[in-house]
Amino acid sequence: MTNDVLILEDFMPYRLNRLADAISREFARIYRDRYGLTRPEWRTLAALGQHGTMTATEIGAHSAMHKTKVSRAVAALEKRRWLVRKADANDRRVERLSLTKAGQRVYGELIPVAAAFEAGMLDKLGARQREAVLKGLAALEKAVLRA
Amino acid sequence: MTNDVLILEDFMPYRLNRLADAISREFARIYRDRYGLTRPEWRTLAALGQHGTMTATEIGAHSAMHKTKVSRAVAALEKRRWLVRKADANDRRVERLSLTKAGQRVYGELIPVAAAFEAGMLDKLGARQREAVLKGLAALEKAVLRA
DNA sequence: ACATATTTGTTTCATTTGTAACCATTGAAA
DNA sequence: TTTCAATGGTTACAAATGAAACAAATATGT
Repeated sequence: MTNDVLILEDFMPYRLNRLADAISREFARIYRDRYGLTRPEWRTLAALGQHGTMTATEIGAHSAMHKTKVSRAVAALEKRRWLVRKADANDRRVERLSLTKAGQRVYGELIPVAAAFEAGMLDKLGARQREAVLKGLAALEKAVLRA
Repeated sequence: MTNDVLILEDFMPYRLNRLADAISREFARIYRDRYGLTRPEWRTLAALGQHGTMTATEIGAHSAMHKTKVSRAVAALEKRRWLVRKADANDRRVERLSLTKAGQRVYGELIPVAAAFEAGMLDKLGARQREAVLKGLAALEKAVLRA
């Protein structure tokens, strides 16, 4: 028994997208206003802050970004002197990327901001709801991402 | 006790975004390949299919799109003769938009495809997980979306 | 060793997007 | 009425994006 109308606001892909978009936009406004960062730049900063030294490909894999986005974000951060490139001794195609002191400082400043943002979001939920969100997210990720 | 590292893959905005992006892309490939529709066009089609006749502003509100996206999507669908504009008698700024027969046919064909896509996604989850997803999504929407 | 394929990353080009300016119409205020 | 603000929608322009072509280096197969 196939229906003849789709309730858009009940359609999972739409719901997820709308939600993610609203939340991302809201958070993006913060790092854009404070540091003039774009989303790819923020993600690059976050990836490097978390992992220390990475190649561009690794950044892309770890932050779900197309390689051209990574390339541009890296160039922009380099221009601001928030990251540096070092040649890799073993493989000269690769560049080992890492944050400068300045980059680490910005990253360090953004950590509590990000944490507070997320906490503020979760604080609007009850304990059971929060549990459902985390469980549901994990389940979907397992089912959808690379599954 | 504020931490000094952010685990990006645990950060809710990032997780939601990655998930929504992956799912949306996958579904978008379907209507793009079959009908050459862009996402704004698909959403416009879905909104009109669901509600019958709407103004551009209403479409935007109902499908979470910027008005320029709606404007362009409407123009594209009109060009394909999948929707028509009718002047509003009371307010000449407004145009009452609705699908043509051809548009309705396409919409009708996409319904089961969308339903199957969503079902395929949920079928990968167990009953408890599915429940968690729905509950978590609803909770987040209520907390985040101006609700 | 040599040719070929693959990987890493950048760049070019066309498309998509959002901001802001804009036009036309309607509503509110004086 | 006459002005001014608000609304519905389009368009112009600049920025962001992705696909594909590219250069450089490395890996693989013979």
